[in-house]
Amino acid sequence: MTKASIQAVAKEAGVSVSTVSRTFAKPDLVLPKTRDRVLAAARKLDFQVSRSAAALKSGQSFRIALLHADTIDVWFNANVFRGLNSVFGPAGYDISVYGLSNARERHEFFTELPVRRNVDAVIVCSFDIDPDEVSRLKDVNVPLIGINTPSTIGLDGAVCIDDKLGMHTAFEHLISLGHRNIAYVYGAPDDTSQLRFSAENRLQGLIDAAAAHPDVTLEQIRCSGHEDTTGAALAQLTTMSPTPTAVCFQTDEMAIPVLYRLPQYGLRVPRDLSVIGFDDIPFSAKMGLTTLRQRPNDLGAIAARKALAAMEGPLSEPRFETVAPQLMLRDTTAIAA
Amino acid sequence: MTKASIQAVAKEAGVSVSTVSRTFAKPDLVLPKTRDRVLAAARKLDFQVSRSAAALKSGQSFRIALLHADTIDVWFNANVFRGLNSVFGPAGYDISVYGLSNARERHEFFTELPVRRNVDAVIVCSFDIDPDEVSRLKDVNVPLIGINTPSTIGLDGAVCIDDKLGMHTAFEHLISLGHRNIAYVYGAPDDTSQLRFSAENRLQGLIDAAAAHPDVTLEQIRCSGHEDTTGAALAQLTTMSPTPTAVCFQTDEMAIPVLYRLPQYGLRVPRDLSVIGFDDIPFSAKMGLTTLRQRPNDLGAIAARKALAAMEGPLSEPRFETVAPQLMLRDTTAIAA
DNA sequence: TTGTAAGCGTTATCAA
DNA sequence: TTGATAACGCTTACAA
Repeated sequence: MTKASIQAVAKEAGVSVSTVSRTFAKPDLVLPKTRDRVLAAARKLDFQVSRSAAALKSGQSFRIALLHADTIDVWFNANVFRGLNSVFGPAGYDISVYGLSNARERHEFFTELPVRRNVDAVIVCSFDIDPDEVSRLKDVNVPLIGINTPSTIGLDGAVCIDDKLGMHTAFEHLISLGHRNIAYVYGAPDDTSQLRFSAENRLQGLIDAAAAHPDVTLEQIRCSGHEDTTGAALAQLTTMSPTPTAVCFQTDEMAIPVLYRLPQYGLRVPRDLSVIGFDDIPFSAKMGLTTLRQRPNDLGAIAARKALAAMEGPLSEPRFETVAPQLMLRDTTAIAA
Repeated sequence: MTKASIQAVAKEAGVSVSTVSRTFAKPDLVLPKTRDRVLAAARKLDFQVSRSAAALKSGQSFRIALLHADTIDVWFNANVFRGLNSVFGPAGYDISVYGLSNARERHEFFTELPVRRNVDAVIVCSFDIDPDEVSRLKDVNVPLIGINTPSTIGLDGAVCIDDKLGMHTAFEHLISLGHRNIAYVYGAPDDTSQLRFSAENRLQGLIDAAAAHPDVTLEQIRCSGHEDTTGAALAQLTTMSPTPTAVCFQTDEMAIPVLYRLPQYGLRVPRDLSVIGFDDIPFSAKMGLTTLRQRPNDLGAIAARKALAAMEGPLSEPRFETVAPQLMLRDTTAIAA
């Protein structure tokens, strides 16, 4: 079993090995009739092209590196991975996943650069990668594509969510409902967490939006990565003055536990307090949380397509794309009390 | 850049290519002094072993196949992936992820068997794989390891969570709190969803546990995959008679939205109703949900180690492992009203 | 459109 | 412990 080589298939089909090779690698270069014969022989012998051999000869590795912060199981990363795999998988590429969740791992990765010679493209996901690191990666000499990277400098392509626009949308939505005292809850993750970048951008988006509304107070509730975010947010929300009538959260993940606890503090949502999240994780729909939807799955797929294109030659079409989050109106926002 | 071959390193270090190869593949077969010289040369020339070439020559592929149902971003799958990668990554293996979420994809996979000749092991994750499919996979002739598979027949190794024990634990916990009217909410996913298997097992565990308590009523609330699970569960919970004083959910994911809505129906948790979940997803701790913890991350790591061992030779130690879920006592269970 | 033949960059075998 | 050399199974000029 599993032993049939390309030679055997060639013999079985009565053609040369090159024809067999072409049948799989460049089907359009071989006559349909011949192709069918080869395919039949291949099926009969349980033949599959050895990717190792194909890789060696062709100079490709058929592997893509994905660099990410935090862990791969967090909603954003896992969905990006899914999007990447949905494009790379059918194209014959595997994804090598490198989670760089602390300074040591990160340093190690960038000094060892284990991807050298062994990947055909590098995807940097929601990583506040610095210029030095980018230039190190450029040494690998393969396309470098960003997803939600703070900067696009040095990248061959990138796709980013428009965090600022998202917060602007959230803000205007609340304003239109009559809210004038708005709070923003965000985390201050230490180290290399991907969240740092989005936290800053989203905050800035809100600040910018508020600048156009002098009559609005915008209170920041910053929760350090070490404390109990839910408790800290609740404590501040329920004691600050003026009491906010609406609160934006950096992520749905932060919003949901607070949303759950709010009634225990006598605050009814949305009657006493409007709540708006960011991300639209699966729970948000189930719990009726108004939020800004982003689709990391799509970002991954777009990035994968850019990578594939960049491997063929320089990207011509817009190399850098920005996608707008979509406001999902649900049950947690209402007219200000 | 990125061009240095093993020859160049050999020359630079003043040794033969075989020595360079050994330095990376079997470091202990080369004198430390020589090794250092080679390593220095390699670093200087930015050399990394080409995995494609190593793979071709050695007959390995350095790829592992992961078969899963549903999508890779669901909590369980994503965490299994993380566990697998934490072991396979450092060992030099990449993971090819195959999500088989419907009958067509599944059929296609098992007829094409794209993993043939191209992976060194296959991991089947929480998949109600049937005996035919197992035997098809055996043709690939590499170790076949299961994670939460309904049966271990034909597998070289497996690690499974003890769903029944988990539900038994949940049940006894509720009994000890004085509950006698208990409900169980579970989904009935169609098709190949991984959840089907756990749904059945968990239900059975509960039924078995209840058999020892004739004075206890156990009501099943079955939610089909197509309807609004949260709404259906709430509707039944609030109208059934006798009114349950405690409810077990098949998963935390199902429990949490219901937990959130319960107060709107005038039911206070845990005073009027005790709630217990299964999984211990990150939200559960934040929301104080009593649940049974399983660690898919660990399952993945264990499975990966089994796979690595099985690649060396037949597994000697216990090939099949079962791990017990752990009861996480939090705020949603209390003495029966 | 198809066939011939020369490697791709390692590792494994064997000898030194 | 190290070195010379023959594969590993394909892809790709180039020729037919």
